[in-house]
Amino acid sequence: MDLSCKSEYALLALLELADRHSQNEPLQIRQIAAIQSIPDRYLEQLLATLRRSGLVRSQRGAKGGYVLAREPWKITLLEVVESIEGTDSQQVETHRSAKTLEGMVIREAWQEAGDAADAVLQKYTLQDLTEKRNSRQQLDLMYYI
Amino acid sequence: MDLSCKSEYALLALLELADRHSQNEPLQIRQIAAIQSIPDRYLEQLLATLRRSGLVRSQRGAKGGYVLAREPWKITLLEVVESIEGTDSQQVETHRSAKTLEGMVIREAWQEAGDAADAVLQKYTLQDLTEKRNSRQQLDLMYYI
DNA sequence: ATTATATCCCGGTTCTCCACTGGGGTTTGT
DNA sequence: ACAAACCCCAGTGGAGAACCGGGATATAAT
Repeated sequence: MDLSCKSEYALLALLELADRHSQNEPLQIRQIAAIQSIPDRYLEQLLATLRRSGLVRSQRGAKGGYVLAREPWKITLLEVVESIEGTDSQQVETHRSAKTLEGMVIREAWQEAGDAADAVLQKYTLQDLTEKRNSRQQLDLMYYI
Repeated sequence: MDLSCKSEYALLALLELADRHSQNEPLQIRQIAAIQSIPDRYLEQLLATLRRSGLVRSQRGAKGGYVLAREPWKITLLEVVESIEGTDSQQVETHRSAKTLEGMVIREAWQEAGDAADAVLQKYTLQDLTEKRNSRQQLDLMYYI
């Protein structure tokens, strides 16, 4: 299971949006990029993809930016990665051995493995990650004292 | 979960070796490549990798070829894919956000997803695949009659 | 209205990896 | 000796990832 740079950037940005979701004033690309040290022109493309997938909404013009389109607990990690990584709905015939019996049993095993991974990514939401981060930050403070 | 061409080729070759594992005369690259329609010079590299991982043994010279190093039910799909795909020993700092709290929780989720996928690939052996293929071939014959 | 501020859209660039090819060299059975 | 196989190293073409840049467009504030 590979975590690509794209997906990580997108998730970091979405976590930032999730943090500020209660006050609903938009957050700009530049700010997110600065906070998370992401190249801003690259992040722009990722946010555009997320917008087309309906995960974020954008406000153009001055004082514009991005906000989550849904509540942080209603956005799963699977949705994010499928939006970003492009869930090529047609994976027909990328391999030539799709029709042989051997190819089919192999592909079925991989399908099952992929489904198992997807199940994990589907059970976690943006909210879950922010909560986990917050509780860990709390722990760091305790050790600091 | 992505099934690369490399892993698929390697598995097809290993399934072929598993088929002929009872009679223990080696099978040549050319034969495997011809049966499964794999570019032979490419398959050569993959088999070399599998040999270095200890999954197959090779016999050089005339009448040489490859045989499974272990019984087909003692080789899991996970071993194969880890051998082929390169168990990249250094994944240290491929991402710069490895030390931030957000980066850590994200990476942990991905770790869990990867583990889930690995568990599936580990429970299947070469034997399992050949048996599944054989039973399905049996089924095809029944429908043919 | 004008301007500053943001997103939007299109393209190019560099880099790495995958799939594949080629040229030899080495081992082994006949 | 000789042919049949594996062995090793090196290169190529295409695709995608990770960027960067130049404008066009929409919007809030003046």
